[in-house]
Parts: sequence; C-alpha cells; structure tokens
Amino acid sequence: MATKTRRAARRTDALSRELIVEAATQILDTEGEDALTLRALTIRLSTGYGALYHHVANKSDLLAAATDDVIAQVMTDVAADVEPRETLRAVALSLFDAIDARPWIGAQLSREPWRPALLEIYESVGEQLQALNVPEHALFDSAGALVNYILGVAGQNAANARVHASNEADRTASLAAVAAQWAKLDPAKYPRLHKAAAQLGEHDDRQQFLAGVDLFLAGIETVYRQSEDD
Amino acid sequence: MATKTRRAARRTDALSRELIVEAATQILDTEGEDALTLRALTIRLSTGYGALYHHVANKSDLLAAATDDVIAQVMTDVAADVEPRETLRAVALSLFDAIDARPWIGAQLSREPWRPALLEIYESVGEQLQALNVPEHALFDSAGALVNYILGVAGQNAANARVHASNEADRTASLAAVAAQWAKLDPAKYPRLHKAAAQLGEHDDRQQFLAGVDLFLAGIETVYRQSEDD
DNA sequence: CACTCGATTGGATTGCCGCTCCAACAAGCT
DNA sequence: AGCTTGTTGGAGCGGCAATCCAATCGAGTG
Repeated sequence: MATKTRRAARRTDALSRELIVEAATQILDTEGEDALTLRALTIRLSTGYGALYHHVANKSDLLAAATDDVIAQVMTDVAADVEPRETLRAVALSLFDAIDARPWIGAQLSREPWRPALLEIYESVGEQLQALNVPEHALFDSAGALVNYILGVAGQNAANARVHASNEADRTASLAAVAAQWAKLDPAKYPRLHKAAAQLGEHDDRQQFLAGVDLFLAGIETVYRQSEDD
Repeated sequence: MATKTRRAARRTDALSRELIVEAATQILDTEGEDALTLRALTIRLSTGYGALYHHVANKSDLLAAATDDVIAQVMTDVAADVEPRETLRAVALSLFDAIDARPWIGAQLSREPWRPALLEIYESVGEQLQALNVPEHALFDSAGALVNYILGVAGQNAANARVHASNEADRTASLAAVAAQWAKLDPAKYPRLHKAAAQLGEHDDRQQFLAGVDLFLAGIETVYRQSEDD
C-alpha cells in the first residue's frame, strides 16, 4: 500500500556507523574475511550502498573501525597482575588469542599500525616495561620491539591458520605434509630443518609464541639491569 | 603479411614461467604492487591471458614464485661472519632491507609462510643459534621465534612505509602528524605515549629493529647459557 | 613431404567487487 | 505549506582475476 513499491520500503530504525561495524564484524566472524563484501552488508542490513557510504568512508575504514573495537575490548579485558612480567605475558597471550580467533585483525593491524587501537597496547606494554626497570631512554625502542614481536608473530600465526584450512584435522594433515617435505630435504644442506621435521607435528604455536616473549623479557632484564637488584 | 591479421602475430620466442615471474618482479619494483595486474602483464609481455595461465596457476602463485626468487637471492648474498651473533644480525638486516625495498615481499611472506624461500632463512638462523650454544631441544622454538620476529617486524615496517607515502618528505610529515596526535593525548591516561611523542620524529626504524634483535639474542644467551662460558 | 596431435598462444567473455552518483524520502524549521 | 538538511536505496561504472575456446605452432610419424 501507499508508495506503490516504486522503492523498497525505507528503513524505520536508524542506521549508524556502530550498527554497520557490528554487522561487518559478525560477517567476518561467522563467514570469514572473504565473505565481507559491501554487497553482503547491504543484504544483511537490508539497505543500499549509499546508506553504507554515508556512514563509512570505504571498506578499509570499515575494517579499521572493526579492528579498533575488537582490540579495545581485548585490552580492557586483560587482567593485570602484581608482577609486571606476568601482566606482559597476559597481554601478549590475549592479543595472540584474539588474533588467532579473528585472523582478519592480524592482517588489518599489519596494514595500518598507529591506529587508535594500538595506543592501549603501547601504553600498557610501556608501563610494564618501566616497572621492570627499563630506563626511560630505552623504553621507546624496547616497547616498540616487543609490540612488533607480538603483533608480527600473532599475525604470522593467523596467516598460517588461514592457509591450513579451518578445522583441526586439515591443520594436522597440512602440518604433516610440511613435515614430510622437510624430512625429505637433503640432510647435508639442511641438517637442522631435517631434524626439526619431527618436532613440527607436535609443536604448539601458542607455546612457541610465549617462549619468544620470555626470551625477549629475559633479554630486556639482562641488558637493562639496573644497579639495584630486587 | 600472410595471416591476414586475423590474430595478432604469435610470439616467436618462447614464453616461460621464469620470464613471466621476471616481468612481474619488474612491474612490482618499478610501478608498485597495485600496478601488477594480469592485464598489465599481458601488455608488457605482449601476450594474452591464456598464455600466462598456461605457465602460472594464478596470481597468488605468481607472487609466491617472485618472492621465492628474491629471498633466495638475498640469502645467498649475506656475508657470513666468524661471530655467530654478527652473522645473525647481518641476516636479519639483509631481510629487513630487502623487505623495506620491496614491500610486497613482506605482505607475501606473512600470507604464505612455509614457502621454500623460508627454508634458507630457518636453516641459517638455526645454524647460528646452535653456534651460540642453544641446546638442541630449544633450537626449534628459539629459531621460530627469531624468524617470526624478523619477518613480522620487517613486514610491519614495510606496511608503515606503504601508508606514509613513498618519498621522504611525506614520511616525515606523516610521522609528525602521528607525533602531534600522541602529544595531544591525555597525560594522565597515556603518560608514556605522551612523552614518547618527542622521540617519534627522530627514531630510526632500522635501528629499532636491530635493537630488538639484540634484545632477543641477549635473552637467548641468558636463558640458554651453557655451563661452559667462552 | 603431408599429416597429425598435443602444447602453446591470444583475446573475448564472465562474474564479482568497490565505489560513485543521483533520485527518493524523512524530519525539522519558518 | 514550502524549504532545507541529512539520510536512504539502488542502478550503473570501471576494473579486476579467472575461464574458455579458437587459432596456431612444431615435434613426431610414415
């Protein structure tokens, strides 16, 4: 009735940037990053391109906003420990897990650093490092290095997870294939990889990531040890 | 003459996978990664899509092949030092510089790890770590962590370089903008970032990267110090 | 020298995507 | 009621990777 269906019914509830970002996040989480097309968004929100582009500059802007949201959530959720080393490990692990669960964040963070989302991360890491007696002048470099390590490795891991298919069986099979490949390498040219093939299957990415964090922290404590030892 | 121009002249010299990969690398280097389209390739090689797809599975395959070539070249070029620590620094820096010069490698490596190109890297890093007395059982984890750090940070840096435009002036301006943003942050909520704003302008990514490598190595030496000290 | 047949090539075409552009509409203001 | 300003829906554009097929070449055969 009424408008003769010259147009589809105009939406009654207001569209908003938050609503769009939320819908985008849902599509990303449930159907994967390839499924997030503007077309898919118009369908899910039953609206048109114009409406979307009125609230969002472009697809990249949309992804950035979604990433900021998720990261901010993660950072408010991490529990601080009295021990700075433990807090750092907790922050690192939370980020790792978040990126593992949503690989698209990893890709986004490496494409656009210096996003608001990263502020929390830098600040938090800097705070804990300071508590570990890292001197003022070295804070910038060591925090930068550590954050880069966290985001870099988590991103790599997420990329891996995307290559090996999503389910656990495929992942194991895929790892086994790589292991077989490594085992076939010429032991004369690649002695270490040849041996490492055995460990590849049973290795835990999360554990390896954490081991890296620990190495980093050990290095920081060694290099920046103050005269006072606690 | 002859064939009435029913078709453009068929090429006389043979097309090959190597030729295609080489042409792709040239386009990537001279015109940037956005310029590499299959259409651009057909023009440069004066051929058609069919010929390309006969030699190459898809665009991703092409990029992977190009990356393998470049990385292999880099790894054969690094000069080994008698001191393992120095060799590791050299390897890390070479990779950093290579990825800085060709940002597309960084994106590619984080999208597809476990490529043949990475074999050389893992093997070389593993070898030097072993020379640093890292025990056998810890070799896998520490090498993995270090390689991940190198590729992760180099990739991040390349992504940065892509955001800040290509020339030096734009980069400085862009960094200054971020610094101004940080300086405006609430010193109560972000005390460290607020202070770090001053250092942002004059910081050297390459130096910071190397500092991270050193922290890592210091950590490795601390954690895996054998009873014998050299 | 024909004649064949698989390997290779060129390019029209398909299907999808991000994005632009504009007409239609709603709601507040005078 | 008109006018203005902010929002909405959707047709259409240009560009992309990838497919498909007809045209062509060349090595092998007798």
